[in-house]
Amino acid sequence: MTLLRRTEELILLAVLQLHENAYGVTIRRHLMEITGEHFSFASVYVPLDRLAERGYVTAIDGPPTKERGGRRRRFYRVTQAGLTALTEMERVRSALRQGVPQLAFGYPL
Amino acid sequence: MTLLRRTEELILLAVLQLHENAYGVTIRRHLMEITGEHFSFASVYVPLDRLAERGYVTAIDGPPTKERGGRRRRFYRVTQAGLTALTEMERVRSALRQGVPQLAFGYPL
DNA sequence: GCGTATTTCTTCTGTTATTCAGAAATAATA
DNA sequence: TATTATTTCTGAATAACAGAAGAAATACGC
Repeated sequence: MTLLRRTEELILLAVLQLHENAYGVTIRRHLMEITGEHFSFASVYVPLDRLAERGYVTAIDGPPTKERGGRRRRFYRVTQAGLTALTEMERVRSALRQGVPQLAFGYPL
Repeated sequence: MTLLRRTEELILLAVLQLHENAYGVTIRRHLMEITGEHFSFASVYVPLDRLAERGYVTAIDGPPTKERGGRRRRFYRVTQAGLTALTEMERVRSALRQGVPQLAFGYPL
């Protein structure tokens, strides 16, 4: 069970936050809005596939949308294993912050 | 100012925590102990160089050690820019955690 | 109603950057 | 000259990047 990479972690968090509305396009847009950085399509879809392969997310193809354009959306949900992986990352960072005054105050939770 | 990658972030945290004793070998060992995963030499030294180039750490070559063997150690310190980069990563993760009940409790700080 | 335009979303192609594994080189003391 | 601690190097695998192309649905003109 290898540590999550940065992109994988951010994608998991985005999927959780987007709740019922987490699919490739919204995940990518959400990450760009929150980070202020550009994400290519591949930088989202490739890690998503990897997360699905590893069982950190499940993917279900939704029905066609009512709106104009509309290829089917593939919706994602974070699994228990995905949550565990997120927690493990926090555990590691938390351990590395112990006893470091520079990170004690004014450091957002 | 691009987001830190996972390894870069962990290295910055390790350098802070190791305080006066942060050089390649100790940083690598510390990361292995805390994460429980293997880190190759290159996986520590290469990102360290990159962090130095970007001004997130400064490097100073120490004096020869008193012990038997001993090539000089190159000691690292985190700069203000490095701290800012760490804070930015926390800001992003914090923003992505807002309103996500799965991450509200039982989630280590 | 049929064909075509339009829209949304995902997949693919090629390139670059990062990480990995560990051997080799370097620089010090014994 | 042997030994030890540290860093550097080499070659390979993995991940990320940029954006064009493709696929799948609805809407529009006639």
